[in-house]
Amino acid sequence: MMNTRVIDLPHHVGHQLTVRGWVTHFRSSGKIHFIVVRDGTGVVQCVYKHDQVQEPLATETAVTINGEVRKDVRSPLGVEIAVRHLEIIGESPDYPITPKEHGTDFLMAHRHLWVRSPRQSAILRIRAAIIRRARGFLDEHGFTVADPPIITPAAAEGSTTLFGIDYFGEPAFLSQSGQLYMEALAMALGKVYSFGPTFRAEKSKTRRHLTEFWMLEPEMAFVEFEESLRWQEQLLESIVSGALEDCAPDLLVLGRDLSPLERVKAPFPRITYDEALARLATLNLPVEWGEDLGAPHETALAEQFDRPVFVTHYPTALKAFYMQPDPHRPEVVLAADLLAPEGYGEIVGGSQRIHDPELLQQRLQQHRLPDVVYSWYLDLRRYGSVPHSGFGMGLERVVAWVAGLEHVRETTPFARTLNRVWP
RNA sequence: UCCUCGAUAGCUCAAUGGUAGAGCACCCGGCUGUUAACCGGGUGGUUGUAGGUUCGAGUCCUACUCGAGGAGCCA
Repeated sequence: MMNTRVIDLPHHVGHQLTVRGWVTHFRSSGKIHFIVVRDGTGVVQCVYKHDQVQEPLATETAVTINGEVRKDVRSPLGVEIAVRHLEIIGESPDYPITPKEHGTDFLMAHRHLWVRSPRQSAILRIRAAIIRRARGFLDEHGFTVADPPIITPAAAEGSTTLFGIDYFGEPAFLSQSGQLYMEALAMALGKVYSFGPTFRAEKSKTRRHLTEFWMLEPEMAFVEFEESLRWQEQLLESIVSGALEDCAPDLLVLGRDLSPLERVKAPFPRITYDEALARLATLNLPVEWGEDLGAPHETALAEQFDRPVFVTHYPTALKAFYMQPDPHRPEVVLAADLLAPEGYGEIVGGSQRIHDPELLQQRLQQHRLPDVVYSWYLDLRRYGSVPHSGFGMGLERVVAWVAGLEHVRETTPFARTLNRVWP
């Protein structure tokens, strides 16, 4: 006898078949019992009459159920199963997560079980769809996936705090960005991207931060700043429309308002840092030229637009050493942050990279970064250097935005935050 | 690192300085169409830790621990 996925049951009305899964609810009114079973694809109610079940089935009991699929207008799925035979595969006494409310700490401590809930499963499917669409878009547009090392000898930008490890007695670090390596790979393969975990040891405690998160980092040879922005907005448009196509039921489970997502079409608006300051001044959030924008500023700016907005041409002094100064205005760089609507903040950061060897060396010195460590990086400018650009997209922030979540910790199966490395 | 808030039953939360309670979970019983099913009964407590004030502290004070939200920094 074949096992059938719950999601496919509506195609099998009138048939006798078997589903395997876990009991999410058990209700009984004496002689008739209702067993709600989840199998990872969907949820179906199974009706069991008379005294075929002697005792209640505990939440999350693993079962095999054989019976007839019947049409029923009372079922959200449209069908239910009239049980002929039920077998308990694994018992589940005292399942800790109840249908009532739980606090964040309790749920995160039981994350290994929490992922079974409909809401968490929906989020993980949306994450999967976003990954699939992002990779699909890049694969179809001539990018080659080429992943940089995770164990690295030094910081990419020298700014953020790294997790140190003992590499056979030598100090090494977990990567906080693969970008410098991606530049090397772009000179080999043209358009490349990496997709993998990234680590930041900063003591950030907000709904937008994880210490371990996944980043998509495309890097493109012969691509200048403007073209890079076009790649970014097309990628995001593709991701969001893909999620709407692939995950409509999951977004419904989450209660996501779809109208802001349906508006995510390229081109995205662009404002310069200077224009951002002018807008912020009218909002009573004044920022001195040369100061960085804080989270409240980003939220206020993003609220003025109905789709993601690029903020470009930041002061050179605020940004990383490798970013290309604007040739017409060297006090600003050809860099952009992409701010998501609805207060989700920066989801992409990118720039054109310096390709001139002298300028790069000079910038390294200004940032007091040792030439020795960056010698291989300088080689990229020594041998056939070309203009090139790239960007990094924070997967969890994009998932949180698309799914409409309060916190990024729900966007990854086992979130690593400042105060949690378990389970 | 800084600011704010919090910690009481397995979970979510109540409790004027005066006998620690409810809902859910769990156990027992009832119910032939339930949908976070419902109805009746029951089990369950070193009130985060250590000190202090008081006749008396879950409640007030001090320190610490842990957690949450935010800032900074970043994706």
